[in-house]
Amino acid sequence: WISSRPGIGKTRTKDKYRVVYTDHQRQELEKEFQYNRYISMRRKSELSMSLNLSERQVKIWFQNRRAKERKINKKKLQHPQFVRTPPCPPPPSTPDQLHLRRSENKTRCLNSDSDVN
DNA sequence: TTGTGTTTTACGACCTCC
DNA sequence: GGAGGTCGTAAAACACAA
Repeated sequence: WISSRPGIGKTRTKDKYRVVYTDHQRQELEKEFQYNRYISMRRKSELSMSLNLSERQVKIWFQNRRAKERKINKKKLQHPQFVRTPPCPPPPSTPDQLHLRRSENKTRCLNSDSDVN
């Protein structure tokens, strides 16, 4: 299968539409995510090397992970009886707020749910 | 087994900031 | 203009009831 979306020159070949990450890769990424919702350039580079992923993959994983969290939070809001105290300060909802976090190690989320060791 | 719903990678469009 | 953010979506992978 080749991407046939109009106006898109890039193609995804059929043999590898997407790869499935190993449990170890997921665990390490998840650990980092619990520690920090937004990965720094340095950590991204370190993780990509240690997990044998590209920096782009690490970046996309974090984007998808945040999307997943937002989705879960949305669900919780629809079912407030299940809501506990939020684990982290609410993620920035606007891009300009996000950019405040851009450079190295801006905000570390050191909350109760993050099992930092 | 299979039909169906959900989750997981990966990308494009669009946005903001420097 | 480039980097990286969100949002929406495609399609593979997975879970699970029937």
